[in-house]
Amino acid sequence: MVSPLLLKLQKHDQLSPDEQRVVEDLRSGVISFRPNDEIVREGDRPSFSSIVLNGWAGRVKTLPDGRRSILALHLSGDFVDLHSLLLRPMDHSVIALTACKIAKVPHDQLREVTERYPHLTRLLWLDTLVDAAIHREWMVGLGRRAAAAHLAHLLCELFLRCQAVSLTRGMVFDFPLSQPVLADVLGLSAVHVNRSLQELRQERLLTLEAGRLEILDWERLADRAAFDPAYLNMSIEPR
Amino acid sequence: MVSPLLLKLQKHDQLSPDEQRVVEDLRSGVISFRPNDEIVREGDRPSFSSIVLNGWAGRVKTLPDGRRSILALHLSGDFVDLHSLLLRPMDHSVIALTACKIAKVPHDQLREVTERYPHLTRLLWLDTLVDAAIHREWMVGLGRRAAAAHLAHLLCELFLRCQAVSLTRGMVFDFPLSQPVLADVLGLSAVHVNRSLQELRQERLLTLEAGRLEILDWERLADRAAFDPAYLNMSIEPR
DNA sequence: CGGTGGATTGAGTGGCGTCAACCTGAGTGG
DNA sequence: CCACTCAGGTTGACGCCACTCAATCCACCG
Repeated sequence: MVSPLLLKLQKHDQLSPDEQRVVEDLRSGVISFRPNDEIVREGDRPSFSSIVLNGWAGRVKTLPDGRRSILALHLSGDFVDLHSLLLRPMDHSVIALTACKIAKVPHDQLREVTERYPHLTRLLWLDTLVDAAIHREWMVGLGRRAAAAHLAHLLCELFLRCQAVSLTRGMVFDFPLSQPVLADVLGLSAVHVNRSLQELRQERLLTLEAGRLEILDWERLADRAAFDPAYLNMSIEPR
Repeated sequence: MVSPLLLKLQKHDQLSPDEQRVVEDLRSGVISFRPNDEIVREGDRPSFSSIVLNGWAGRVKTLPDGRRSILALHLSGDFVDLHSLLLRPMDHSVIALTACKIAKVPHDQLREVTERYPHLTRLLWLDTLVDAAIHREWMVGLGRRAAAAHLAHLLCELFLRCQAVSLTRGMVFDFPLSQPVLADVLGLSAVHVNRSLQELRQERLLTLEAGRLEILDWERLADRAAFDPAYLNMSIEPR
């Protein structure tokens, strides 16, 4: 089995055989989590970073009154907290949104990479930069998009990200997020997520049932969302 | 004169004399911009990154219908587009919000740093990670905070960031952002920004007139915003 | 078989948007 | 020195998008 991290890094630039070996050797302990388990706690100073092997994880901040925001969604091959290598303490928690397997990479090893492999270091850096680019797109959604357009945009993004790691079959993919979870991603109430979903269904843009999402008309869905995939940086070029 | 970038990096970790020299040598061309000038355009692939020497700059995304979001605010010592070193093309524009001076650092030089100075590289990486942490806090504001609390939170953050670069006098600092600009930061209408400001004034938390902001009661303002400065990572420790 | 979480729907409410008017100060040209 | 313009700040009236509170239904599970 090939390391999911290796696959991920190779989506942005070519790696030398030497670099590939280094990345392969990074793998260490694997841990399983059940839905809603906490993977990393806000305020912690972890000594390793976590990569999702399968399932979905999310980064979460909770306000004193209990309301919460989900700040990022992560699936196969995603580092959920690579930033904890340099940014301390954790400014948010990470939770399992479905059952998921996580690989832990010790910070010692990552630090060693930054000391000896500049190109790999840049690719790891890039991974956190793509996270930030996604954050920015989400901010636009939260601040300036109407509910249904915001939802449509999120679904476009998640489709492409799933496709990049072969989690789609045609225009269909497994979509395990409940409406309350989507609400915390979109900054909406669960009720309004439901109504926005209905809107997209009635416009015959997609179907969603039993955790299975099918996009019926990619063109019109992307148009509805004013979706431009450039921010995902899905191209291979020298970095 | 000391490089603003050097001052900035030294806020997170100590630099060796050798590293300090390298950072000092990074300085290159300085350019002046007037308010609303475009510093970097979305879609560009700049060959240098820009540091604010004085004034305020903002990162901006505009939707097809003309509505816009301001995704980040930057002042003295901030890199506005360090990510463009690895992330291409630019996923947003950068504009001058006030008159400002910008120093341009060629990507060639930055890349050279990543090849030869691992510790400096980590500090540059950290700079982009703090940006991302601020993005996350803003997402919480956009998604889950009421307008006045969101505004209060932003003002708390900007006060601390100004304080860190000696732009405050006691609890007072120059605040050049117009209400329409604040609206695009907060995801509100300009009218509602006005009303939220009045609210904070009436609660005797602050005064704002003639571009001069005074915080009257830091405790209560921070409480109103549920503000916790941890996300700004303002501590010196090994990175 | 009761309990629990999620999806759905309706009714009523409210925070925030839109539109519009008016005022002020700064800049500009005559 | 003054008319004019323009951007920003402020206020009021009104409307709507999204929230809250509920109730119902369903699938799943101990």
